[in-house]
Amino acid sequence: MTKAIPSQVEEELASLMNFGMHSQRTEGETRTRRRRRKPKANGAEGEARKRRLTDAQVEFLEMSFGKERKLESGRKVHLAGEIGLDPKQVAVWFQNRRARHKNKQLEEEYLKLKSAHDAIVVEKCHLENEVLKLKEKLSKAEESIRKLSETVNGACGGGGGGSGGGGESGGSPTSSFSTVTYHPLVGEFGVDGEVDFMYIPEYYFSNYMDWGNPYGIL
DNA sequence: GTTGTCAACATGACCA
DNA sequence: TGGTCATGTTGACAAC
Repeated sequence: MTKAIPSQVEEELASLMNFGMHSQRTEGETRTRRRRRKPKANGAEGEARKRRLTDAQVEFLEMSFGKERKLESGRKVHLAGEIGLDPKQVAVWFQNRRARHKNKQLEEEYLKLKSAHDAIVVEKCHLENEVLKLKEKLSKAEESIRKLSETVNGACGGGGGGSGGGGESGGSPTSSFSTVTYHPLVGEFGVDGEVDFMYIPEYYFSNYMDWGNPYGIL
């Protein structure tokens, strides 16, 4: 079934198949369009059809390809002689084999990247869930602080506090929490100075160090 | 009949 | 300038 076509027959066939099919680029053409191959005129002959290489030939070529993917001229002739193929067939086989190899590598690389991407997406999902939980925790904490603040303010008559807006009778106590600038832990417990300093995130220092030392010299 | 595989081919780019 | 390579296409063939 997979009988190879003898080289001479193959060459004759090739010459028949290529009849009138070589590039006929005119003088002014910069690019030629790919032309369809002329249908075979000798379709009746069984040997004129394209045949697959035998298993033994393919195995031999695979072994050779495994050793070296490039094909020097001498090696090509030698290989062709070993398995009874035309050197051109060997060259074609190597070209196609390299293309298949590259496709396979690309596919494997794609699968690896896809797998990594999927893992990152899952991780992102977990982190987002974590953020939601933490936000919920923070919200509850702020709520209990707000309630505590109301209790303290109620006990003190609600007018003190010393802050500018604190004495407004119509002002909502919760409004201060909705603002970005107000920090409950600082404003409520009267340790402003120290806590203010303590709440400067570490990266602020590192950033400051970077600014102070723009050339990275320590 | 459709689809996948593969040998063969076409073509442009590159190099010695 | 010829050989080789990468890439894309074609057509034969097998499997379904």
